[in-house]
Amino acid sequence: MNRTFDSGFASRHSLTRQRILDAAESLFAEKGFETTSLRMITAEAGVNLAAVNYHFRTKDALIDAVIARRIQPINQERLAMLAEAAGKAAGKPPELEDIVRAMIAPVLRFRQRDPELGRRVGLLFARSYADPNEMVRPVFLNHMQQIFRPFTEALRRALPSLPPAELLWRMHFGVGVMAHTLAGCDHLKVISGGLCDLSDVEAVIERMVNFICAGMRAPLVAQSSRYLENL
Amino acid sequence: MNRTFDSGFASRHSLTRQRILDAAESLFAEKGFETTSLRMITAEAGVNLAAVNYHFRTKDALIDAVIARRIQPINQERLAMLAEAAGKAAGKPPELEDIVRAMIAPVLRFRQRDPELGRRVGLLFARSYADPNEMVRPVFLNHMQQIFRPFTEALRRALPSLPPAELLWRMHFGVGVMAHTLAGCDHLKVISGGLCDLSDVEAVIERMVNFICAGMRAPLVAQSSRYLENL
DNA sequence: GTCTATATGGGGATAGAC
DNA sequence: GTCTATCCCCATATAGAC
Repeated sequence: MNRTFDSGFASRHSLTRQRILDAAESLFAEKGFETTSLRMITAEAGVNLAAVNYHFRTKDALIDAVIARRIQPINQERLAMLAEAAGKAAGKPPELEDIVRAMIAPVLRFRQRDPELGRRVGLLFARSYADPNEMVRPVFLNHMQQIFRPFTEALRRALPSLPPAELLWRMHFGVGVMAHTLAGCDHLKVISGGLCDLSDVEAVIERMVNFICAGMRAPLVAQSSRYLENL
Repeated sequence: MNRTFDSGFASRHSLTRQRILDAAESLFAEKGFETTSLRMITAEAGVNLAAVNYHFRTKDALIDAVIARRIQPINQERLAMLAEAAGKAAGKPPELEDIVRAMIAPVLRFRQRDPELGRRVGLLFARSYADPNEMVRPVFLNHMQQIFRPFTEALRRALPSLPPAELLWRMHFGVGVMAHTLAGCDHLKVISGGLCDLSDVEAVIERMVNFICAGMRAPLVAQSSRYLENL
């Protein structure tokens, strides 16, 4: 597994390696990890079947490399935007909208440079979260763990009156909005008759920020006794 | 494929058939459709491998039957709750909270009678939406299509000032909250240190209703020219 | 209706020549 | 680094005895 990240200069910059990563990313996004065979990947990449084994050793290590290549820069940008929001607030709690936007915008703005690539990456992440493969979800969640604490802490400061459990629930709901939008954008376009799509990226980001922040700020409700105990 | 629904009395009530459905449901929910082999299913069910072929003909038809068995009664209950909300409003637009609750509560209340079964069904639906199998998602979305129009119409009446495209986006976000909660409840319990779980079903329903309704009612924002054109 | 045995195909991984 | 050829395993589906 170390080979995935520690491979030497020659192989890391090998053209064959890049072609495999690109083909795998596209097929994984479109058809899922399990359904995509190494034979499909090498055919799409125009390389030999054995090249996968040479460059990545196993299919799992290839999956790992495909996910890491995209999520690492996106998470770095999320943290940079979060730091910017904290700087802008100058000691006060950061603006809620800025925090939520820092989480959402980097993954969606991929589409501005290359809409097709952005769509693929969105689907890739959605699949990484949902895939039944025993390795995929932990790998993905491990990357997410790196940004979980700073975002939780910023939200706690922005919403100080929210009980800790309630904050975590609402964060979970907010992630659901993002994940479902990345996973289901094509379907929404179909059922809306083309009315809703992701072509205007900034508008969609603001829609999501608006929806999520309203949910995060909702007044508490208390309808169950056990509900109160959990707060 | 017709056999799935039209099979005769004897086979529809066969014990073997039930055992296969139960085992398949459990394994599909836990490991996904592609990963689960017919051998795993028949081993778990304590029946012979060939019995699957006899009762369902193909694996795809079995998947179809597993999904349909659970989603049909849940969607019937959703429509019943929606009708009740409309009746309660007596000609006026139904209460937004009642509409959202009608969508969410039936799938979560499965857990009250049998928490394990409820968890399985939630995971099953989440997987049905996300699975790369070419047949699974259309089968699932086809069931959802049956309730899409009445819910859209009720929401339009409850939120008359919302432009049609904005309403569809917000419905999509709301479904994301529900889907992600069903798919990720185990993970949320882990990262929250056990603070958040689905054991108090009614409280979780009210949390979700509260979050989603706040998002649905959020004032419009307009930050992009193309955003305005779409409304 | 239920079993055993098997047909048929595809999967990941590898050995060893170049 | 890249190729051909192949090993070995497991999948779905089916034929045919009981």
